[in-house]
Amino acid sequence: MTMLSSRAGTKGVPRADRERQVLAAATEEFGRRGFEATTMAAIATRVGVTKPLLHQYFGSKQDLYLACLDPVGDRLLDAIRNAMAGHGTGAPPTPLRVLHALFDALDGRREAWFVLYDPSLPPGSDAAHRAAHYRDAIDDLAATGAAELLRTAGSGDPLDADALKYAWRGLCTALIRWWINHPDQTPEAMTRRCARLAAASHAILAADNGHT
Amino acid sequence: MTMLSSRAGTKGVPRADRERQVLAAATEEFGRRGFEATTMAAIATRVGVTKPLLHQYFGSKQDLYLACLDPVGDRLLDAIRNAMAGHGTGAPPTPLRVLHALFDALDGRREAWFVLYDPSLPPGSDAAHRAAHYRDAIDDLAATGAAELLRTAGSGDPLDADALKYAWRGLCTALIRWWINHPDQTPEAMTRRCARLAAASHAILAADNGHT
DNA sequence: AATGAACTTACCCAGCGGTAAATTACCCTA
DNA sequence: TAGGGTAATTTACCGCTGGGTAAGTTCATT
Repeated sequence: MTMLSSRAGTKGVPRADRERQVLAAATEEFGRRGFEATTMAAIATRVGVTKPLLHQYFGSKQDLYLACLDPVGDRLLDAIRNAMAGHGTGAPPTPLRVLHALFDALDGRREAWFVLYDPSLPPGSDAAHRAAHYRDAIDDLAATGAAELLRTAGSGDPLDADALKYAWRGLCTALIRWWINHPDQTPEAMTRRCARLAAASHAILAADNGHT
Repeated sequence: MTMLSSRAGTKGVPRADRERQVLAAATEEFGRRGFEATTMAAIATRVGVTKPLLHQYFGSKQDLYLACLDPVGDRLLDAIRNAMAGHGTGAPPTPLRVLHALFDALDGRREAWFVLYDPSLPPGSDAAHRAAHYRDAIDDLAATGAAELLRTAGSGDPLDADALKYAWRGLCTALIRWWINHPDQTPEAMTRRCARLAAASHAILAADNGHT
């Protein structure tokens, strides 16, 4: 007598495909709303599937997050490393090259940036540690850039370098957030825009301040 | 038989005092962890009190958030307005004056900035609208600054101005976050540091990029 | 003693992470 | 061509946490 409308059973989608769908949806959701605010059911709904399937395929919510984190972290790290390595004469300055690399790496998955920089990860968790690991690796690259920049400017204060690192990261984050709100912009258009903004800022910063 | 250890009853703290304590604790907690991750019980515990008291004094969680938001928003808005108004010759450039004003306004309540810029507010809620209202007011000020800056640089693209607004906000946020991690730094020290960083960045940005 | 202000205990309810068990579809073999 | 195994998926549930409330308990004042 249990013949009625049980929509259970396979839908013919092989596991590998489903996993790709889930990973894409989860990455976007985690990036948009953050780990804590993201619910398993929401991800499942996006894919047209129910909660238990996610758990069966990926384990816990944290496991799913980690599965999203690794590709994103590796991709970004690679992009930045390459951008900082290739500095030929006549090429744009390093910060702009890094921005271009970021926009390229994030094209089609712009929210992925915020998977890495998610403040809502449970403190002390595996997820938080792994995310911090990736962030630290990126920060190390930024730190060499910052130190180099400050050395040429004659400031030896290590705190200055640290603050500059933070500021740079904040800049990138803000630009990416703006990009998410303007979906039609290509990575190249973004890079050119950043170059214009840098040039414009250059003008105002030329005015010196009057106190030590 | 209900004689045992009932720690209920007044502790002699008048309502106005308690409300101030709660507001201070809530502002810090909301700023640190964000609206969603903050729990009523946590705030109550910080004050040495229990959950129902907060509800009795402030109503819902959102109401308490709003009670925190208003003073913070007003204070910041005032600070920025004043900083942008007073530009005498020989004074530091506007961005630096704004930063100094922010550091001053946030001294002793540095996390308050993140009460305004909390991404975890329930979308569509009163709280989200009011916070957006304050952010928009601040953004309007930033927009005039950005437009002025870009006009002198010869770029008429309105999207550039919008992006610059975002970038500036991101910079401020990043610097404040760094400041929170370095509690010993005074507002003046922060301002000087920002001036140094600006000067250093100025150096690298002087290098022009090779493509249109 | 009585009134009211300050405060707590004990509870309800919804939402979410997670699991067990059942259900359906597909494919391979005899 | 029936039937059995297995992969894909659901329904129904548990337990905890967190917002919110009702009702009671203590203290101070008049």
